[in-house]
Order: sequence, then structure tokens, then C-alpha cells
Amino acid sequence: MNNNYELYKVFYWAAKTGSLTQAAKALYITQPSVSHAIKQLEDSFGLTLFYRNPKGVALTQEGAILYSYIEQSQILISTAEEKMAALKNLDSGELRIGGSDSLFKHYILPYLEDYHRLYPGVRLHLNHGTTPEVISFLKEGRIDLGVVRMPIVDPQLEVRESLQLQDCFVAGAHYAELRGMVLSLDKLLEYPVILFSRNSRARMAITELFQSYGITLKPEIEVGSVDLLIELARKGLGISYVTREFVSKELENGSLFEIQLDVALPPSHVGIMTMRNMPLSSSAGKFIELMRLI
Amino acid sequence: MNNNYELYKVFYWAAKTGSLTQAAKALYITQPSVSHAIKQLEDSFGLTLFYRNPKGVALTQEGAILYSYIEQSQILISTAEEKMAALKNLDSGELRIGGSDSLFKHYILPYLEDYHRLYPGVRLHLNHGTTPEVISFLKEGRIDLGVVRMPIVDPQLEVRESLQLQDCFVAGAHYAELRGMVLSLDKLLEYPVILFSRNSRARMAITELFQSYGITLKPEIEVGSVDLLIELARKGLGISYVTREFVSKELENGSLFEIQLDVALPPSHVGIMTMRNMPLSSSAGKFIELMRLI
DNA sequence: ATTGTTCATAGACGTGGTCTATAGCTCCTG
DNA sequence: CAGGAGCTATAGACCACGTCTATGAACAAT
Repeated sequence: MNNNYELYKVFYWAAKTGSLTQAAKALYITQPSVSHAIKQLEDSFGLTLFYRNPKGVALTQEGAILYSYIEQSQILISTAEEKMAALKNLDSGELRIGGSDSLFKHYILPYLEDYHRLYPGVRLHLNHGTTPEVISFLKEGRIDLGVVRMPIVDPQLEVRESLQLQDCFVAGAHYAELRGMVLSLDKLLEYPVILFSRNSRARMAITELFQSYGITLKPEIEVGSVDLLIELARKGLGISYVTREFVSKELENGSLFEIQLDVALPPSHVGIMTMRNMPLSSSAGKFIELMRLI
Repeated sequence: MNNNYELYKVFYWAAKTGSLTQAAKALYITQPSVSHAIKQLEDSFGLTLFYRNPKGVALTQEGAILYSYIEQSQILISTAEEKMAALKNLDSGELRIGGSDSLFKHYILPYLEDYHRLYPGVRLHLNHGTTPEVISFLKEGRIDLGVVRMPIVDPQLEVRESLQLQDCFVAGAHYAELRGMVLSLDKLLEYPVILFSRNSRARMAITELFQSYGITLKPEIEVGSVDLLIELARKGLGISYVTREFVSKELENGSLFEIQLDVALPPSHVGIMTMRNMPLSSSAGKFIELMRLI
């Protein structure tokens, strides 16, 4: 009774077509093989499954009972195989990405659009959060990949550097007097500074930089959205510390200008983060491939 | 993608136990075999199905989707195998018998009782009808076996002679004067004769016998039930032509007595009839075996 | 009769699934 | 930190078993 499940495939086709010869054709094997397989099944059960007629075969009572189960089973397997093929060529499946809202909006979005156009069958899930939150999501298996600011030092994670960003201080028309000037850090602090919320990686980086010059950076305003940072600077409420690439539009149309400093601000890097030693889902793999390609 | 379904069995156990080693134990094969099988599946799909951890394996997104189908499929197969085993040792299944009411009542019933006691899981279906009807039932596959009067001459059918019966004429107290007398056929016909309905095999046989002596047998009363034949004879409405074995009780307690004739009435044979060249269901096979045994 | 179906049987062949042996890895423990 | 005990992956050998070809037997149709 310890059957080879392969026999059920043969049984299924024999019952379905009502002919061992037809079953053989469907399975691309010869009729004696089918005959032999059916015999094996019958012997293993100690039951006769088919009536053999000169014009084919017909299920016996017992065979019909077996078929009622095996038919369902085979249909499930076929469906599963189709599903797998669909997952393979990304006709279905899902892609779950973690990252910050600003990175989604200013960096990932165009890739997502391309990706969605190429693979409309793949459902997209975006989970926003801070860098440590995104790392948690990843480790919990709630996302396939995270897009965050480097550096990330975690042996469990594999990080691909994908983009270099340059943070800078920007101001609006209200501080037009500063346009073209080169400020020292001390001088800068005479103006109200607007920073992103405390637990962001960019905020930590700039705070450390000032610290290294012995200066304590204390913001006038603290917000949780990059859009607000930009908006507040434009309205003249202070000088915002933002990623230059994310305000390129405003810099171009002159609604914001960059404050020149007498020290170099360190560039920041964005990385695509995945679990090390864990295979990527094909949807995630294709997405990363697409990001590096463009 | 033309997969060996055997691989799904391995996949199922690997996913279920979360360990290739455990799956190997469940399947009574070695761990490298399991490893190899999973690899084959993954290669065939072009997808990774498991995360390999140092403490076992876990399904990937894609693997989990596959599992949702395969699990159902495997459960169906297991259920089917259990069902087959149950059918084999007659814990389930059905037995469909065709025959006349009188044969059921007087001949088959005791065997049915034994059978039901031995295999209470087998559902019994009794289909009553005349001999030609029973033959039709059999050929249409509505019954597994028929119990009818012989002779049956049909190349499609296989008939096992199972019982010899002796028909005879019986009367009740009203005709007590005939007790011990030996009657000629002519003399018999001076009394009202009660026969079974025209289309029965027993009726045809006795009509032919009279015909062979140049006598036309015309019954006074014609009924469709053996019980009625007996009852009418007991009430004195005439002389009934019945199967002696079916009135043994009445002959013993004296409510009926057999009319002696000066010619021998031919014995009739009961046969168990099945389709030739068609395998018996195990339930039917066991029943026939039981009938011959006792 | 002849031809064309069907399934069953016999025997040969060769692939592929299973095995053993071993390595690499991580985690735990003394 | 070394050693042991898990786990899975890999390599290579072997032989069972599933497939094949060839043929037979039974039946249906022409």
C-alpha cells in the first residue's frame, strides 16, 4: 500500500479518458506502461479498479470511489503548477517593500511605476517606517526588501548600495540675504533650523557632524515629513536640512536655494537591504534587478 | 515542469515537518534523497521553495503558496487510500442484489443476515424484479449480482447454480379429501388452481409441462406474491403451485399438505448470476463466497 | 475472412532515485 | 574556545523499477 503517487496520475488519465491507450498518449508513455501502472495500483489495493472492455475501460464501483478523490487531488496539483508558473514569470505574486515615506516618494516611486507596468499581476505592498522599524519588518518576514539610509551594520542583512544622496541646508525667499554667502556652522545656528524627527538616520548624522565640531545642534522646529521640511523652508519659517536630490524641483524654480557652508557635509547613501542567506522571492529579485538597470 | 508527482509527497512532508531530516524519516528514505527531491522541484519551477536554516527549513512565499495546494491534494490521496483499505476489508462499500421477493424472503435473507453481521459497514441494496428485469439491472450495472431461477442462457452472464428447489401443488384443510391421494393432471384441473403471475419463470415451466401432456393449464386465480399463493391455499380458495421449500413451515404444521401427482414435476434451480468477464466488487465476491460456504 | 481496435504479457534496457560518505554551517555546552 | 550535535548540501556509485519493443488475445466492424 506504500504507493508511488505517480501511479495516481496514470489512474487519473485512464479514468478520465476511459482508455488506457488514450491515457498513454496524454502522458507521453506507451500503453503497456499504463497497463502495468494500473495493475500495480490494483494489486496494491487488492481491488479491481477498471472493467476492461474491448473498446476501452470503465471504472468499477471501487474505481469510481477512488476517482472521486484522485480527480480533486490531480486538479489541485495542476492548479498549483499553473500558479507556480504564474509566480515564476511574475503574472502573480506580491512584492513587499519597506522604507521611509520620503524615499518612497522621491526615489522608489518611478521604479515602482515601471515595475507595475511590466508586471501588473504582482501586488505591491509598501510599508513605511523608520530604519530600525524597516529592519524589524525584514527580520519578521513582513517585507521582501527595505530601502533605507546607510550605513547598516547587521550581519543578518545584505545591503546593496544603490544611490548617493547629498543632504544640505536650504532656505526660501525670506532669507534671500544668504544666497551666495558661505556660512560657518556657528553662523548658521543664528537662524532657526528645521530638522527631521529625532529618530531618523539623517538627523543623527548631522547631529554627530556638528558634535564633531563641538557644536550642539538644536532645531527650532522638528517635523516628521520631508514634504513639511520643504514647505516650512519655502514659507520662510527657517532653514531646513533636506536631501538635495529631493528638492531639485524647488532649487530649479528658485523657490528654495542651497545654503553654502564652509565645511563639507558628508554624503549619505541609500541601500537596498535584504536578508542575508535567504533566497529572494522572484518578484523582489526582479525589482532589484530593475533598480540597478536603470 | 513535467514533474514526477512523487516529489510533491516529499515536498509535503518537508513543509509539514519543517525539516528535511524529519521528512526523510517519515518517508523512510535518507535525508540526501529529500534534499535532492526538493532541489528538483525548485529547479523545475525556477523558484525557491524553502529557506534553509541551520535548524531546519521554512517555506518561502512561493513555497507557502505551493503548500496550500499540495496539502489539500495529499490529504485527498491519504483519504482515498484509507477508503480503499476500508473497501478492501469491507468496512465500507455496498452490495446490490437483484432477485424476486420470494427468493429474497425464503432463500437470500439468512445469508444477508450473516453477511450484515460480518460486514456491518457494507450498505445493502435489494432490487426486486422478474428474471428479465433482474438481467436488465445487471447489464445496466445497477446491481452486482442477481439471484434468479435457471436456466439462464445468455453469453454475457455467468451463472452459478446454487440451490435446487422442487415446485409442487399444495392445498389446505378445505381439500383434506385429497390428502394421501395420487392425482392425475386431468383430475387436478377439476379443482381451482392458483398460479403465480404469467411472466414468472416458474409459471412458464409448469404451463409447458402441462402442454407436453396435451393439457392446457388455466388458473382460477393468478397472484403476484408467493405469500398470497400460500395464504389463498390455506384459506381453501384453491390449489396453489408453490416451491416446496418455501412452504416447509406450513407443510410441517399441517396447515398445508402436498398434492401427490402421477407425474414427476421437474425440479427448478436457482442460480447466482453475474456479468461474465467483469470483475466482481469485493463486497459481491465475499457474499457469493459466503453463500457457497454455508 | 480481414482489418483495426482494444488491453495483457514477456523480457530487455537504461535512467533516475536512493544510498553512503563527507563537508560546511550554526548553535549549544563544558 | 574547542568539541559535539544538530541541520542541509554535495559527490559518486549502484541497482531497482519504470519504460520500452514485440507480441498475443479478444472483440467489433467491414
